[in-house]
Amino acid sequence: MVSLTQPGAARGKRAKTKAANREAILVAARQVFARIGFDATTVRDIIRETDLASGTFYNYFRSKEEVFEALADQSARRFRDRLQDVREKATSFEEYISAAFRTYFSFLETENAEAIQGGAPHTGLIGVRVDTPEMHAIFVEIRTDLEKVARTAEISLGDSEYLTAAAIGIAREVGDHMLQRRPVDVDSATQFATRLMLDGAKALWERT
Amino acid sequence: MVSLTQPGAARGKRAKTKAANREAILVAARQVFARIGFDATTVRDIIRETDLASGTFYNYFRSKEEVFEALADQSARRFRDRLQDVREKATSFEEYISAAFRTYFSFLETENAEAIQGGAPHTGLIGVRVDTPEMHAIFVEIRTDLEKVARTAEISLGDSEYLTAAAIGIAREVGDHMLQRRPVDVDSATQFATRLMLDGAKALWERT
DNA sequence: GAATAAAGTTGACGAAGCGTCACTTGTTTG
DNA sequence: CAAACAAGTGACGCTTCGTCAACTTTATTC
Repeated sequence: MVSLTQPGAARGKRAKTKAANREAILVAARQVFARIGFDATTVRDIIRETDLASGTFYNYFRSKEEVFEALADQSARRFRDRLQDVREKATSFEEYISAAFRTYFSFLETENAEAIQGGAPHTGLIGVRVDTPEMHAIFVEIRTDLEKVARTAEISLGDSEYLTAAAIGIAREVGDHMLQRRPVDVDSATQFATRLMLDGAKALWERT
Repeated sequence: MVSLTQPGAARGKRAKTKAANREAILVAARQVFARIGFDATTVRDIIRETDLASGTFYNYFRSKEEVFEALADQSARRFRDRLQDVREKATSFEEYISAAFRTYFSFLETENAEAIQGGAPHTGLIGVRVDTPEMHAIFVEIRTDLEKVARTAEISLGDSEYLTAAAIGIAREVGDHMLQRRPVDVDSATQFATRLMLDGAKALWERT
């Protein structure tokens, strides 16, 4: 029998179950976190949702915190992929900023909708930690993008580290508040953040 | 014996030890959190630093998380006090924004310096939760301030909720990065945040 | 100020969760 | 196919948790 090497698919049965088990734990964890909240969840609660034994959990993760980080990393990676498209398509500074904000806000809306329909009254899950490696990678990417786009537009940003931090801060906080409103309006949040970021508060106000 | 009513001082011996015990627990907790980090700390670790018994802890707090929140609330209240001065002294929109940012950044620097000299390599302590009542009070205050200052200046901010959120986001993220730099420079962080907030990124860049 | 009531403290205890490890099961290798 | 290896299993010892009946201290009553 000819066996083509499926890219990404693990080779032996050994490696295959290993990947499957890890995935099973992640799926189970996502469910349990959503159902009863992160704090209330125990390692046993997670493993009970799979057909594995308690000891096996520790072959894959050190603790429920580590599982949570793995889930957060998955999210972050999905976001990075979407950000890549933005990077490739943006032609101007304005366009990049706007598209990046829109991407983040849509992303937030989607992830949040999933968490809600999972029936989670425990909103704590969304609280993304800042100090994870994947988050840091996103920071660096955005900063690099900003610098690159600025160079193309032949402008020199001042402190690109602070500017990146500020953009992320705006996205996070405005994003949180966007999710509280009904209906959730990605467009207006994007417009607000973009305008503020580019032209400052003065562009947002009017003489009365 | 004449006994003058000391304002703020508790009356009977009962109430006095009650306040003292609560304070002792908070002080002990602050020390232990700084020494070994929040996660590693147990309720027993905290109570051991006082001359109280383990059961007594639960007469004052439900958990170490609740102690942490009480500490965070103390911080937040200190910050609110400082913000009050800003509110009273500011005469223009620009001045309020600038002074508020400076207040936050100085505050951060001070609190962080204390945590460091406490010998904490565990930076997690600083991660202030967003959803505490005291934090929400700060949000409302800032929003009210912004609206008031805007009214005085006869301008109409657009979406004051988003604007407040954005300001807080900028403060938080830029603040974090400020603390990473040596030397910590409150002035330049303040200048950056103020400029960005008022005039936007375009004010920060130059044609090359 | 003695007796009584109320409030608060104490530490031992059972419950719950954790992470490990000697053993079993299943897979790969030669 | 047998030996070697990797991974899975769940009972076990340990840590931490939160409670509570007994006790001590403070307040109130007469």
